[in-house]
Amino acid sequence: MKTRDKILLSSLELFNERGERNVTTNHIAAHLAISPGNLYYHFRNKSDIIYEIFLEYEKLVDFYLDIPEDRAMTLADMTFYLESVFDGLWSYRFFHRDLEYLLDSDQRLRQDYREFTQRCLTAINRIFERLAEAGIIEAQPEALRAAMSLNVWLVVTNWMAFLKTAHAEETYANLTLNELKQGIYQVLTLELPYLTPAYRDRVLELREQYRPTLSDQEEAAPELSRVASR
Amino acid sequence: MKTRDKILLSSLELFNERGERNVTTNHIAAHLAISPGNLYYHFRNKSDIIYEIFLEYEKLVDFYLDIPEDRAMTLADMTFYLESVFDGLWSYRFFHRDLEYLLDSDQRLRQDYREFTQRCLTAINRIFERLAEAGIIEAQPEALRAAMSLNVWLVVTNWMAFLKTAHAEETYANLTLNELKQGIYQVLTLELPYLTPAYRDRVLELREQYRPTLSDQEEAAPELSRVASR
DNA sequence: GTATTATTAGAGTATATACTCTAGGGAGTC
DNA sequence: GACTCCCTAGAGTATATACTCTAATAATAC
Repeated sequence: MKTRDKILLSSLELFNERGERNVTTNHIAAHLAISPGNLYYHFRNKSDIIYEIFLEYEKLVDFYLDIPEDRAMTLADMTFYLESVFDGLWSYRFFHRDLEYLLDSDQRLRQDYREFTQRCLTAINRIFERLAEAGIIEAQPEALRAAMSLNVWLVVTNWMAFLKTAHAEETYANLTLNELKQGIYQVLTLELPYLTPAYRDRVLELREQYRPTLSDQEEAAPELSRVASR
Repeated sequence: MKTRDKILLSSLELFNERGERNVTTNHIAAHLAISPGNLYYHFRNKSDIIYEIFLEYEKLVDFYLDIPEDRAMTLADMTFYLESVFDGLWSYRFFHRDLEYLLDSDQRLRQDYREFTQRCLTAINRIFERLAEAGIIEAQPEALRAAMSLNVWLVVTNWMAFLKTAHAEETYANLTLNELKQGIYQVLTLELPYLTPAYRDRVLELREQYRPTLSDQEEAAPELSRVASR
């Protein structure tokens, strides 16, 4: 593998593990057992590394959220979107942690991320539209659908931060992908009131599969899971 | 005013304006025109300053979310809770920005914030319960109410970060309290499906007052101030 | 082969940051 | 005056951090 790619890979790994703020370019170089000079031969600065990682993230999510228009949407499609989005969040989880600082430090990133958010919101909106066409949820006025899409986005992008704060002693690294995917339970909660009678039970069943389990949560926030599973 | 209090006040101001990461203890001292030595006479370190500011924040929100149990809850009560919570978020807005780093750096804060989150979730849950008792929303099973409360929390605590990313050129400091309060529109969107027929129109009307408008992006929304000073 | 280009090492630097240390001022008390 | 206590100034420090510079080595082209 090219040194350049190794730098990107190691950076992502270290950022995810320790948080961007706690990872210096010297750390990255040391982790790869290369010199700082070598690192700076491939990247002008730390921001450039982060920006390239963002481009990968963007590409991944854009790929996941590509919506086929040639056939009716299914529950399986919806599940795929949800799973994929949380997979993406997991793989690039450092990103949302220091989002505001990163955007303040890099104008390109700021602009790109803004457009990325817009595309995601549009995609969520379109998914709701297609779910309505497929008879899975009731059709809603555009204004409501837009507000609902935004709420989905807010829940999805904040779920990880919430999980982290719900943990007591463990650090950032102690989250698991499975815990993260319990965010799907929260997203499906948003959809519940709009489900058609024909699909309501099936979605409820699907939702149950993501319900925070005792064993997962007990270490983290015992009193929460008791409430949530009552 | 005591130097100690001035330090807390200036720190909060600078943190809110520039972000905690961009504000050093030397900046704070310089801003107050006192010596670093003086600052460190009053606080052992930067973490201690942040922790004390958090205690103020916690106190404020706990005060706002105290729920009277001696009378039925009203729409005015709900409006008050929403307005208050966003006021609190605004006044201590630096906090959620660097939340994960702050919690990683200070065990006390981590523990306290975790309990604080739990109290907030319990309060939101109780508000839903009381709204149902008052006939404003339909009663829901406890499990659903818990999931809904969590979604409210996620939307509320992530709304500001979203607004920041939605802005194109402006920096952190360019947010306004009025824009922030459009988050109320999003929270009320969550409640919509559960409203009783008797209250549905009134809540819809209330919600309209917080709807994001085009003019809001450039100037403060005049109609919001009326609600704010109920 | 030689010339050129791409890559790498590693020492080094300017700046920033959190924090320390010593000396002393001012106010109250005896 | 002298003593005490609280507060303050300001120079200073150890460490970290992002990044640079030079020289050498490997790869490729001719």
